[in-house]
Amino acid sequence: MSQKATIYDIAKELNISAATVSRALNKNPKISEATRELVNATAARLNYKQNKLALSLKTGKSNNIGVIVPRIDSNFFASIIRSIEEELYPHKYNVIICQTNEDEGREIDNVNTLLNAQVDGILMSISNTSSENDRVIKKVLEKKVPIIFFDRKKNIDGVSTVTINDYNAAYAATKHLIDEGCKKIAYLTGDRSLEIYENRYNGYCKALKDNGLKLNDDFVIRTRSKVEAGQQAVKKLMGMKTKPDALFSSSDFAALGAIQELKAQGYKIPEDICVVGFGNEPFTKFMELTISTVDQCTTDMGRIAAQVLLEQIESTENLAIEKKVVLNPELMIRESSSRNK
Amino acid sequence: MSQKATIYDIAKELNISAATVSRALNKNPKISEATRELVNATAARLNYKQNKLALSLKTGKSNNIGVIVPRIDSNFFASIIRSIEEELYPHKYNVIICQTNEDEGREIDNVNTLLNAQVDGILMSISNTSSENDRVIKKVLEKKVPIIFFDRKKNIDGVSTVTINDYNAAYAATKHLIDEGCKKIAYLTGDRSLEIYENRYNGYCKALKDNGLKLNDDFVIRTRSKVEAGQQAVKKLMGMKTKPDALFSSSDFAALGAIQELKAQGYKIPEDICVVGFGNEPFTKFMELTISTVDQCTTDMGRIAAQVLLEQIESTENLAIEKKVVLNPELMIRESSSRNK
DNA sequence: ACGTTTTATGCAATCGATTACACAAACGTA
DNA sequence: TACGTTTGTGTAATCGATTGCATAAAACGT
Repeated sequence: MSQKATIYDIAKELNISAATVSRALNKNPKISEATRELVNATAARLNYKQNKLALSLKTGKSNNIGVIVPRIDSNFFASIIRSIEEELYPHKYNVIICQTNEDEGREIDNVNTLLNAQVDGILMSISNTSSENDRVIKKVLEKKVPIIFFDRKKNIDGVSTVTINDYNAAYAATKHLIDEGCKKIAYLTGDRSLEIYENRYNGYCKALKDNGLKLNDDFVIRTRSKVEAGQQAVKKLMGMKTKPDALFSSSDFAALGAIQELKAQGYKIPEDICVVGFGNEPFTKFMELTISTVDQCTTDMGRIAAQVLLEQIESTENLAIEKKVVLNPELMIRESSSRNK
Repeated sequence: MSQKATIYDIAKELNISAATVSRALNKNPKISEATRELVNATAARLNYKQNKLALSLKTGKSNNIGVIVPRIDSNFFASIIRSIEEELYPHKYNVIICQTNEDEGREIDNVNTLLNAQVDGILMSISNTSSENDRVIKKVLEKKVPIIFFDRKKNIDGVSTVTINDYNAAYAATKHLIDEGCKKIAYLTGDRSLEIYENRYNGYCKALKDNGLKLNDDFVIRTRSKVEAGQQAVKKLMGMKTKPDALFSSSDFAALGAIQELKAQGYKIPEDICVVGFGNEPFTKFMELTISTVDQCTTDMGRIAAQVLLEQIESTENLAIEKKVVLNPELMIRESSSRNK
């Protein structure tokens, strides 16, 4: 009996027009009190729910926001998405989630799907830097669909971004290690074609330079964000004739693997070697030996990215374009790098 | 110039009708090769994207699936959502995420929002057991929108569920502790008005009984899924005159807190007291003292829940209703409960 | 009692795409 | 030459809700 009632069903039931029903439901003051009540009662009785698809088609506004991330089962992205959703909920926007698995084809596919779905805006953390990708993003902009990059960005005209200051964070972490007395600081880096990793690398280099230490290329190792990769890196580093006395990893997972391997080899942390990770993954503070790391302000990042997007959606003028928000990440100094205490 | 082209724009451009454009784009064989090519070329030139809202309105199928969870920034839900999305992606369904924060009002609100958005189905993990909630779920079913519960379910006619066998898992964990020689096994439980916790409790009780141990109510402590809550629980337990020699926690976080507090008090794990958690949170295997726990098969759960939903959406008949899938969780025996080795 | 304003409602177009039905043109065939 | 087919397009209705414009009825003023 129930099964998707429309305003026409209500209208028929009451022998009035659909227009009147629509107005009554929208509390249009031109509708009499009596009619409004009748309509409301009938709507409730028929289990009527407004069809947002029809509304969206009419108004050109879907009230859906697309979010594209490499994957959602990582604490970093999950907590950003959480705060995006929390921020958008009171504004009646829904969040459509897409994962790219770091695959370029899928990233482009996701953008197109979201465009087809008529989302009112897109929040994304890019996973590759191809120029094909740029073209697609530009098509989004041509359609006047606002798009915001968070964390993993890329410079494209008209695209606002919300990121953390990776350079400062890496600088601070490196400086902290130097302050602890370390002189031979190795660095585990991610893919430097992504801005975040390039910036962290530069911060690391600058801190060395500012403190009279010289960069040793052998100490910079490209490492995936995996426990095993951290173990591998340590095997390599500790097999060198000059061994590092500190390790700064651009991934908490690699830092963990590094710590495990260092312990296995009999090194004491932080006495023999200090370790600092990046990301403030939950496990870093749960370990018996708590791991120093950089907090990436995920809550703020999600919230602010959502706010910037909303501003952009709501501003009919193009005044709000290209906002670049840079958050200041916090260095969390914990046991793995605290010698003096 | 660009800005959302429609089939009418293409039609006007080529001096043909919109119907022909639609057919050409859909590769309808009745359209001549020449026309099809013209249409495709023009579509590309105008940056045309099909408006799925219009399509959905016409066909009554939005190709959106709603997912309702307490929160997404927990490894458990994040990895289930990941696998839901992975499963639905090839079928061209989009995933709309809603969080309830365990709030009943918000849960109901989310269901209504999804219904308004005309989702083709709903996957949810309920966070409360009120009867108001039941009413709303029944309204969903009246509208013939399939709904599936995963993990945190509730028995409602017509609702399929995908869960793990919490009873067996708790039984196995308790039995394992007994096999390790433990006789006084404390249990940290979640809110037993939720089926999962009730089932775990029952499994724990039955294992005790089957092995000639009797249930000590003082050893069953209601504990939130937080590190601090685990610490509190241990303070209470170890302050009793009869102290437990094992701890089974229905939360990994509480188990972690318990371990921290036990160590602080000078107890040795697993020698003095064995600990088993629940959930297989990533940190449990990262710790120096790895924590035994129960793996909840998140990947399977998400995948299967999505599959069951798809079946239900695709079957026009109501034959597929009420499928109850129960997965068998795996006990991960690690250091925190391994005395013999 | 009659013109004027107000109030409440209906009519019909619109958003963008699909599709049943109709039909003209081109072709083949008797 | 006339008629049946096939091929390719067009016309118009439809999905559900909104809204400018028109209008009937009621209320008001003098």
